[in-house]
Amino acid sequence: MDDTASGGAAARILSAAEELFAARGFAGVSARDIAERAGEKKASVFYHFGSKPELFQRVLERYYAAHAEALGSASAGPGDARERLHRLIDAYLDFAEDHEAYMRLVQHEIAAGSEFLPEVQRGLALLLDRVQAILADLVPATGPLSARQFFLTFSGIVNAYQVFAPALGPLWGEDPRKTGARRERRAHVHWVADALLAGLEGERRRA
Amino acid sequence: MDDTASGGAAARILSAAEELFAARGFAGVSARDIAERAGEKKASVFYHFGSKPELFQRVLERYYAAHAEALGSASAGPGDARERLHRLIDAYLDFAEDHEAYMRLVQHEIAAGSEFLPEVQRGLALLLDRVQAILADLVPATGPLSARQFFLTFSGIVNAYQVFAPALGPLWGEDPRKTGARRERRAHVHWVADALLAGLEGERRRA
DNA sequence: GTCTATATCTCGATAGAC
DNA sequence: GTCTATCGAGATATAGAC
Repeated sequence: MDDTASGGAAARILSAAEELFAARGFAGVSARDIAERAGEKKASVFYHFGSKPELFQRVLERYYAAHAEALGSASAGPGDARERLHRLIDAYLDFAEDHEAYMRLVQHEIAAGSEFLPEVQRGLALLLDRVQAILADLVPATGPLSARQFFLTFSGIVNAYQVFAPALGPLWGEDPRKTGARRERRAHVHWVADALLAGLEGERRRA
Repeated sequence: MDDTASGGAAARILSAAEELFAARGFAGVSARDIAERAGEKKASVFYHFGSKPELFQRVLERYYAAHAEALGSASAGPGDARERLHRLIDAYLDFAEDHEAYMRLVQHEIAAGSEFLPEVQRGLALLLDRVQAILADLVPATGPLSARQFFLTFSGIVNAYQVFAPALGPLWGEDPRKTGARRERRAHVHWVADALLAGLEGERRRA
């Protein structure tokens, strides 16, 4: 059994590393910081995980698994394209709300051109697959209205709120993490999805 | 005259810092790294800029000024809301293409919860202002269709391509920096803008 | 498995010759 | 203004007692 699954020292270190890496990035966190937050000694970090880069990979892997699981069932079920798209959006938003630290971490590492990029790409590839499956009969295979363009657009829309809004602070007015603010954002994203579907419908009628 | 404007040692250091901070964030770059890329000695970095945080602020300020200038004229001119919105989008896309390193840097620092966030917020506040001025008579003042929601949505859409697409690599198929790929993305963003404007038009007719 | 202690390195920053 | 040399702090990582 994986010793990081239960409540031992390794699990506490992994959780602490998760929070700190997400908050300050790979380079901004030291093994001492992680040990302190975990309530362990620094040497214990190296005993359980070998090195700082290895610990970071473990953090990424753990989240990747959670992300894949969250999206797995949401989009595969019954319903037409519109219903499945809205379910996928909700699943993505749910996951983003429950794993804010992860969203920041991924955003951080992608922006940094991280050496751990291959791990991140696996997660994105899965999501692109889902979107392509849903949009397959609504959009052209290539060009400005292809599935990959919409995938990138929706990723940006969801991530922007999760990562940017808290940083906007006074610019945004209210705390973006409050329930009311989240509900408003969710309504916005669903409205956008419907507006784009209506636009695609117009394109199909025209053709 | 500013000694960083011409081609002296200070200018080379500033350019090197710009690239490295954008690639790896503030904490991921050392003064030695910067000096080496600039072809200067480490002591020269401190002589010209005092400290690493001061150098970083200089990098941010330089870009902030360029960003403000780029958006200033684009959205203020004549035309109806649709025309001005498309001009703003083009200006943003132009700037993003010409200053890819800056986009990554801002994204990086926001995701990291940087201590330099106030500087970044000034740039975002300006853009939010522009969007609000353009959308003022098209959208409600509050709620899911308010200007700030669309601002965040469009920021996400533009940033996603600039920051995510290059990281997607093989997932994307072709090099996102090639002219053809950029033209396709630009057409996509303008199409999205028109679809959302059509949706807003529908809302207004319904009310 | 978990500690203390420490080896070794690199960091930001400075002093002082030139 | 630009160099070499170096400081003290804090980093990763390891050795070895328990």
